[in-house]
Order: sequence, then structure tokens, then C-alpha cells
Amino acid sequence: MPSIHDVAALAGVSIKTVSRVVNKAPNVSAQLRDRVTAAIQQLDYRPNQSARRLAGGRSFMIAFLYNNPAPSYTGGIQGGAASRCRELGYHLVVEPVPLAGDERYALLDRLVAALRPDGVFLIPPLSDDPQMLQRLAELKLPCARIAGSAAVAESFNIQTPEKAAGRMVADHLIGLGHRRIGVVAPPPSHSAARQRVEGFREGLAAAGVSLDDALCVEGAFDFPSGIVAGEALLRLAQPPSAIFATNDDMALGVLTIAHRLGLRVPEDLSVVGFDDTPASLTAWPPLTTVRQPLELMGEAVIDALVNGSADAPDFLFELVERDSCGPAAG
Amino acid sequence: MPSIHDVAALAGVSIKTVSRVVNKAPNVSAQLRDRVTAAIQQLDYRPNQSARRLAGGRSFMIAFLYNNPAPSYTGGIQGGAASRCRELGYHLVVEPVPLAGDERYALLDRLVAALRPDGVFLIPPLSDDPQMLQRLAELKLPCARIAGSAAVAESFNIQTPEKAAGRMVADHLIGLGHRRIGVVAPPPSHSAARQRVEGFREGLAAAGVSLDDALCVEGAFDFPSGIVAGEALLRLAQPPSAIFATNDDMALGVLTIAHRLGLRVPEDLSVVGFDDTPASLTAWPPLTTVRQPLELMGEAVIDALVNGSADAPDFLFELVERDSCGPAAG
DNA sequence: GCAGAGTATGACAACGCTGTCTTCCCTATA
DNA sequence: TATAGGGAAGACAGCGTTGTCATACTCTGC
Repeated sequence: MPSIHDVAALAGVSIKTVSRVVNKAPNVSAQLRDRVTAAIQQLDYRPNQSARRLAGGRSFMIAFLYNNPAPSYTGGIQGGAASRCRELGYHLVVEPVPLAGDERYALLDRLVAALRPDGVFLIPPLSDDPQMLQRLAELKLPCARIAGSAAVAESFNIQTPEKAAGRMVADHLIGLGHRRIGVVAPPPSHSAARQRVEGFREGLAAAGVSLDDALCVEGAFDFPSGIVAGEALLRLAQPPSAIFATNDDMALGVLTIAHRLGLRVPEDLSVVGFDDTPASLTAWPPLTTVRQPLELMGEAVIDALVNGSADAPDFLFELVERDSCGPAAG
Repeated sequence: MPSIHDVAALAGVSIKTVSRVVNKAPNVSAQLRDRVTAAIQQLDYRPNQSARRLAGGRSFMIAFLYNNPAPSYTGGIQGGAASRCRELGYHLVVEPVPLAGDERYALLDRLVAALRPDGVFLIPPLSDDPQMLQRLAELKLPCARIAGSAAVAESFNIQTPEKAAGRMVADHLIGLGHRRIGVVAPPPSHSAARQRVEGFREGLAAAGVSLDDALCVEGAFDFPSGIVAGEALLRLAQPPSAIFATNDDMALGVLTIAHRLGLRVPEDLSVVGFDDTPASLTAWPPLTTVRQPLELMGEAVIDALVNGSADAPDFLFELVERDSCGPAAG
């Protein structure tokens, strides 16, 4: 493995000049820059991260903290983040965070002390954990998170159009003629997802329909709770003709209970999910749902962390129309 | 952030002694060891990884390379690996590997040059990539992989009971009275998964049933190919009464085509998958499948890498009986 | 009572890089 | 022509650890 000294010797310059070239620092003549670049090429030199970290301040590591049980969500974001890291010369260190109490902080302290990552990346629902955020602020760690709610100084918060997405779902169902629509809402801990319900409510209101509280049931963001919530909704004296579940797992639960109750989807009941998980495609019938550009979101967070600015693009949440929605009966 | 010097000063010893205590090196008196330990506690000292890496040889980093499109599989293993890493004071750096050709090696080279990980962790189908393995061997990087086939010196290969699992599925279906059974086989690139078919064939043979080649269709390990393969099987003049798909995505495809063809599952057709992905639970009907202890497998690989020995436990693959299998019709 | 063989401890030089400070030289201005 | 100003390049000292070697002290066994 060649070191900076080898490059310097080959190019006939000091190691400092090589360092300047590598770091794109100013005040290097074009001539020397070329010689150094050639030497780097020839030796296939790559700077050693550990040495860089030790001497400079940066570690070129970003910690990815997650406790989201949905592997496709986590995986999508992680994939985008990891490839962006690669492009920028960074690396992504993953840390599953136990949901339990104080263990989290000890974990964070250990991580920081050992690795000194240049930034920390939080995804929901961790991105809403106020104590975690505060601990991070105390450690003066740049932190970027997706769809966080609590505003915290010194952290980038990549906003997602949750509300607009909820609105989009409402418009779709209204367009199909549905008027009595049920909602399976997220638990309070998922504050970003709760905005989906807000947007949905707005969409209904725009069509002159108000969201009946009796038709709004809270779920736990998982499959079993979708079954329970769906059953509560469908056993109502006046059941809804469509149900919007705020994530796919719960929507799949609604689908299951509909099957069990002998309802036909979409003839008797329309169902919309959220997330476009793999399971939504393979379900029967395939689920109409909302796709988030997970990879892009992961990339945007890394950009924010590395560039130190949160000029995230506007993400496009997309309604994926499949076979679980149809026109309202009658 | 306290350094080793602070600890040494507080304990009244040399930094080297602190280093010895931290690294559990021999030849330190109990008395000094206690004093140093106390000082470490008091200052909340954690060794700096970058400095360790630079001075010693180890980086306490393990690279996790994956190109598996199934997020629940990747995520499960990654989760197990990451928490074991944490217990052992290591960190897991993730690298999604593009499937494309030579880009992979450049990626590997960059990774190694920058990070010098102490080990590399490969999961299928990457664990079967002979060129990747060879490159790794050239770089003298300890490497551990799950369910690899090609034997490569200097790499740990954590074996999984694929064959026994295939046998288990056969026994189950035979026990239900099925005799004409179709198989959706994996592509040649997934050699570990192909053993599932071997075991399955053995199981049938043990019951005096031979696996008809016409009933064995190759899929691409994804949902669409499951639909195609399932259709080929079900449109046969004498269709099978049960189908074993070698992963869940394909099994879900079989389920879908069965629905489309108006077949009832499990009354008209029994279906078995493999992997116990989240989608298999939320499918309609819930899919009988085989669960792998993904987290344990991830942990075992980290253990092998860190301890330098591959005394992996025997993993228990488990048949998860749900509602997609029933007795053979009449 | 003394060589020989540990055992415990520390001094010091790496490891590969970046930050700071210094030196040199070239140009613009009075 | 003298002088300041600034760009280009390098010397050198860390960064926080571990490895190597030196040193002092403690046992053995004869």
C-alpha cells in the first residue's frame, strides 16, 4: 500500500504538496498538480482514513442509526445513503438502536468516542426522539434526520411531503366516488406519518366530506394492528366503502380481515396503503399505495451532512395504482 | 474527550501500561490494573479507533458487502451482525455492491485502501462470486460468508442446512398426501439455494416419489418469475397438487397466478415458500414457508471473523406452517 | 550467593496524514 | 530602485495509539 511519502518521492515534491492536491487545497501550481496527480494514478494511492482522521478532524464516517422494524424502508434509505457516501468518499456505519431506554445513550456515547463520526443519520421513528436529539446536540454532532418533527437547532431535518401525500390519497378515493372512508392512523410516536392523516382530512374537506372520528382508528404500524383496526371499521353498522391505512403493513391487515369477512376487494372495499413495501406488490389483490423515493431521501441526507446545508430537493411521493381500489359501489 | 495520556497521568503510570490494560495484555500487576481501570472509569475513557488502527494493525471495522435485493433477508443478517459487532467493540460498515462487472473490484480496492477493515462479510449471492473471493484472497483480507459453495482457502464459510430444509419441506408435503409436486427452482447463480432442491428431491425419493423434470421450472428468485413459473406448472395437462417455490417472492407469484386462475389455496393447490419474509405472513392466504435464523447467522459470521475460527453453531431452519398448505385432494 | 530466567514497567519511535509556520520568489506600486 | 504583498512550496510538529526495546526487579535452582 503506497503512502503519501511514496507519492511525494515519485513526483519529486513534499508530502504537504501531495496533501494539498489530494484535498483540492489552493496554492498549488498547475504543473505540480499534474505531476502529483500522475504519481497518484501510477501508484494507485488512496489516503488512509485513519491517519486522516487522526491528523485532521474528520473521520469520513457517518453513523446510520435505526430502529425501524420495516426492512424495506430502512434498506431503501440505507442503500441510497451508502452509495452517496461512496461517491463522496465517506463510509456508512450502521447501528441498530434498541428501543429500550437508557441503553441508547450509552450506545451513542460509545459510538462517538470510538468512531467520532462526522455525522449521524436518523430515520423515523428515531428522528422524533427528543432525548436522542438532545444528546446528539450536547455531543456537538452534526445530525440529519428524515421527517423529524421536533425542531432542534444544529440538526438538518429533511422534510418529506407527508401532508401532500395524504391529500393525494384523499383525492384519489374521492375521485373514485367514495364518501364514507375509514382511516387507520399511526401511533402518536410516528409524528411524521400523522401528517398523512392531516393531508387526508384536508383532501376530504375540499370535497365537502368531513372525516368522521368514528371512522378514524389508531393502529400500531404493524400487520396485526391493521387486522384489528380493519375489523373495527368493517363491523360498524355503516362500514366505510374505502379504507386508507397509513402504512402498508396495516393496509395488508385490512386486506386480510376483508378476505376473512368475505368482502371482495375492490368491489366491496377499496384499500390504500403507504410505503410501497415489497409485500404490497405481492399481496392479493396488489395494493394501491404511496411510493416514497427512499434512495433519493437517503442521498439527500448524506448531502446535507457532508455539505453542511439542507437544501434538499422536493421529493416526489407517488401514488402507485394497483388493484385494491375501485369505484364506490352504488 | 480524554486520551490515554490523561488516564496514565491520573493513574500515575505510563501510557503503555494503560494500553496493556485496555488490550488485556499480560504482565500487568493486579494493583496497577485496578488503578488504571478505576482511572478509565472515572474519566470515561474510550480508545480512539483511528489511532489504534494507525498504530496497530486492526481497524475494528468489518465490511458488510451485499447485493441481495431482498431487504428482509439482508436486514435480518445485518441486524444480527451489527449487534454482535457492538458487543465485541467492532463496527459494521455497509457497502451495497453493484451487480455489474468490474466496478465491484474497484469498489473493493477503494474500500480496503481507505478503511482496511479487519474482515469482510459476504452474503448470498455475493458469497458465491468466485472472482470476488479471489480478489479478497489476494488482498489477504479475512473473509466470512454465508452459504457459499466454492471452497476458497482463507475464508470462513458458514454453512446452512439448505439440504435438510428442502428435505423438511418434502416430508411436510408428502405427509399431507401430495404426490405430484412442482418445484420452482433458483437460478444457477444461487448455488446454496439449489441445495434446497436437492434435499427436496431426496425427501420425495424417500417416499418413493421421483421428481418429474417436467415439474421442475427455474425461476429468477423474484415475484414476476414466480408468476411465470407457476403458470407454466398450473397449465400443465396434469398440474401438480402442490408447489414448492425455493423462495418467498416466487411462492407469492405462484399464489398470485393461482388466484388469477381461480384456484383455491390450499384446497386446490398447496404452496410452500422459503425465507419467511414479511410478505409471506401478510399474503392471502398466509404462506407456509421456511424460516432461517438470520440474526444468529449474522452473529456467527462476526464471531468467525473476530475469533478467526469457524465453529459455527448448527442453525435450525424451521418450517412455519401457515394456511397455504392443505391435504391433497381426493 | 549468584547466574539465568522470567515478570513488570516504561521510554521512545513509528503509523500516515494535516495544521501551522517559515521560506522563497515573483509582481505591483511608489 | 526599494518595498510591501501575496502566491507557491516545504519543514516540522503533532494527532492517540501500539510495537519494540531497554530496564529494573523477583524468583528459581544449585
